[in-house]
Amino acid sequence: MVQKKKGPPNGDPPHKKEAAAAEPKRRGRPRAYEPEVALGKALDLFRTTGFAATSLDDLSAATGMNRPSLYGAFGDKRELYIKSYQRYRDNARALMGDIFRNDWPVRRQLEQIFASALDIYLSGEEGPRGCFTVMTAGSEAVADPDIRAMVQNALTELDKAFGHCFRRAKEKGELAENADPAVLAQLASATIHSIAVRARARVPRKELEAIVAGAIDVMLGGK
Amino acid sequence: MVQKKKGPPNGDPPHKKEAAAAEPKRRGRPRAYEPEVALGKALDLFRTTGFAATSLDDLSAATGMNRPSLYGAFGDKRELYIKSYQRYRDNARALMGDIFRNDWPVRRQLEQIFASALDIYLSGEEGPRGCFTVMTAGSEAVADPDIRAMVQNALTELDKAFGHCFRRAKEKGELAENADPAVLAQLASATIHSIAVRARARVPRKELEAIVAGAIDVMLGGK
DNA sequence: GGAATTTAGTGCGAAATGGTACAAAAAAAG
DNA sequence: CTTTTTTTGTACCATTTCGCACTAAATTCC
Repeated sequence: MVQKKKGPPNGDPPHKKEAAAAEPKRRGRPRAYEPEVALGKALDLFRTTGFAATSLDDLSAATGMNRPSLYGAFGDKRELYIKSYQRYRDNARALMGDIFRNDWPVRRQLEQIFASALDIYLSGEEGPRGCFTVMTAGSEAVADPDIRAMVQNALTELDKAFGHCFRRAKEKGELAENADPAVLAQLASATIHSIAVRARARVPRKELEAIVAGAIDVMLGGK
Repeated sequence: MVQKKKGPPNGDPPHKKEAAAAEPKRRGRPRAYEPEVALGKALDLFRTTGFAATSLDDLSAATGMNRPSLYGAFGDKRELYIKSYQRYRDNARALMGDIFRNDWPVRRQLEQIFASALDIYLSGEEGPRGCFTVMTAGSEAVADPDIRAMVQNALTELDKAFGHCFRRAKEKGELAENADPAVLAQLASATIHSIAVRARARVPRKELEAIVAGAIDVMLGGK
């Protein structure tokens, strides 16, 4: 009896604005939380304490949802972790895409990418949290094939993005003749990994920026 | 009454071989485990599952010691973790020291260092375990100041070792005139961090070796 | 052989953890 | 106002976890 449900002759034609927050009037008791916000809080918590050391009580406190609601909205702890990680990656991808899309010289692009990375890695009220992929997801990757696949994906995506960037730079003559874009991309990725690790150990931003600057110089061959 | 103990006129004069396993005959029931071996097993386990996800029961099973013995020998879980990490670092330091002490050309030294690192990171029965510093200790570093200090120490030690290596290479004329040993050292460290992360995600050794080869070429300026 | 000493091993207990059942609450629909 | 639907919030359960008390065992010293 749920098949046709009823054709509402009044408002809300199926294609209005769609994605907006225009909810078509849900039926029961309204939610006391916003799923997007709650997921963000969960992500923040997982980023600082990792999977195993984060309890459902912690998550409940951080999101403001009680455990049954958490479960209903996101599934069990592992599912919530995976959704958090997906969200993190979506954010990162969007940020990087915005930068790489611009038609700037390589140096400028690299500077922006690394600066954004530092912003992400160094944020956090109780100390910097590093990179989700490198720190907590990497830890789970050994035991959990699904998470491992996501981590692998994150790694290759980063390599590819940098690779594309360097290839374009070479075409524009911004790199030396003998420069290999793929190798440079892996070096750039390695620099990202390195500052992620160091950020987590509370290496001050100034030092990380110096590392980035040095790496860029080497990669661009002093140009 | 334990002061003079008795001068045993027979074997075991106080200074024989000292540090060797020549135990001076302990008093009570003999231990059923060898502390060194047990610590090694604990280290292996911590490396694969991290701190929070490793229970005392797991450690007990891995070491063959029951929980009270574990506690008596190494203290609580956190102490055992720290001792394991110390052991890991001692091993790594010894290994690197052996390589850097040789008077080889830079390229050879770097190749050896990276090969050893891969050996460490890729070992493990249930899949590669990456680097203790980068993965599990890095995770704990946010919350625990003592562990954080150890991680910081590990990071700077690696930078320094590479720095020394490159400085000597430059003196020997193996590097370009404008090469900055400190920057190259940080790149070498970054490469270490990167292959540690990738190893944990089960990137095959061949790929990791390719990354290493490319990084070395860039660092040595094609020499 | 008996006392002293050190370790092994069983087992307990308090707390935390992940997950869920169930009733109360809040909204729309009839 | 009643029914239906969806969410909240309390309370609970089974399991795991860490740490330790206590007894039994094994060895040396006298």
